[in-house]
Amino acid sequence: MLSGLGAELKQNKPFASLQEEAALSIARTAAVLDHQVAQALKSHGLTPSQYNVLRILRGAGPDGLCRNEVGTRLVTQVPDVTRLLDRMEDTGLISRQRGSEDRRFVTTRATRKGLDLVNKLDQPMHELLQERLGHVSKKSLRALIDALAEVRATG
Amino acid sequence: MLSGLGAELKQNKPFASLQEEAALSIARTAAVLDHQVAQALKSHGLTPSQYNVLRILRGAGPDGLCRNEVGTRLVTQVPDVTRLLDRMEDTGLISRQRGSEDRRFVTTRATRKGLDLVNKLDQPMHELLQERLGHVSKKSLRALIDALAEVRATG
DNA sequence: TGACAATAGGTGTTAAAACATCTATCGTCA
DNA sequence: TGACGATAGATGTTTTAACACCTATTGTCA
Repeated sequence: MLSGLGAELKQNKPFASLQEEAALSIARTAAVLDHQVAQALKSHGLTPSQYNVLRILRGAGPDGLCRNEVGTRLVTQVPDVTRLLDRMEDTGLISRQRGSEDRRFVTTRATRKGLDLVNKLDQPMHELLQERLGHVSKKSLRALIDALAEVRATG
Repeated sequence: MLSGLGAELKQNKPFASLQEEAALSIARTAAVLDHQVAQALKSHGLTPSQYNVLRILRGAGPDGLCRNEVGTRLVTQVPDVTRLLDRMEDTGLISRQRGSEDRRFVTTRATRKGLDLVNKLDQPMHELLQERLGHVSKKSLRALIDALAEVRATG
């Protein structure tokens, strides 16, 4: 098992630097994982971002969150949270309510339907991750998580 | 420096598993890096995928590559290589030529303009990666690359 | 040789991303 | 108190992603 990224991409030349190899490895791995997650969610009519929103709102509880808060908590930022939430409101997964004190705020909450769906997805999503990452040792995962945190720490 | 992903996303609850934390860390880091790369390329009128295509075609040399080959070598797969190449042909970065032997194939090559552009971008992209990843030790980068290869090694 | 599967690529359509701009509401302070 | 900046969110528009389907060319084998 060579498992070299260069071989995967059929590259004939070596990477210009360790940094480049790391950056491409991150991008490649994320794309592969995201695609698989997207496929798994598709049969439930959800995109990864929508699933992320449901998890965020479940975590927020009955108080809900305003649009901006939802946006900043998304693992993958999206530049148009409004319409992301629009679609989810259309499909009945979330509800929105304009604030009465400060009318600028709109509180967003997961509906019963949204909560049921995200709860139902816990098990299959967990299994998917086990399937994809279960063979990687705890030590490697730790090293991976720590190294990625280092990468993001320049921000 | 806590640098915990949970804190970044303002999560109150711990991750359900190490696998989940790893998966979210990968997605988050990739999104951050991709966004920065996209910003850097924007002033040159390129998307990350287009830049990737130019690098692939530069590596392929004067023989070029057919559409499918370009597609499989992309770090981040795109489901519509044809129109990705269409746009690049429109802007004069690549050229396409229907094969004479087997007329099903279309050979794609980087034009002089495309080569000049990708060559010009080597330096700034290298600097960007140094800026973003330069502070991470070689050892961490190695561990990161190896762990990511492990993650992808399930197929 | 001619039907047919396989391969390479293109097209059509819908949904979502990306970016800039706009409206409404609130805080603050001269 | 009322002008003005700041904040929260929505809207308009263009581009791109995503998915299914279609056309053209070639290889194969009855």
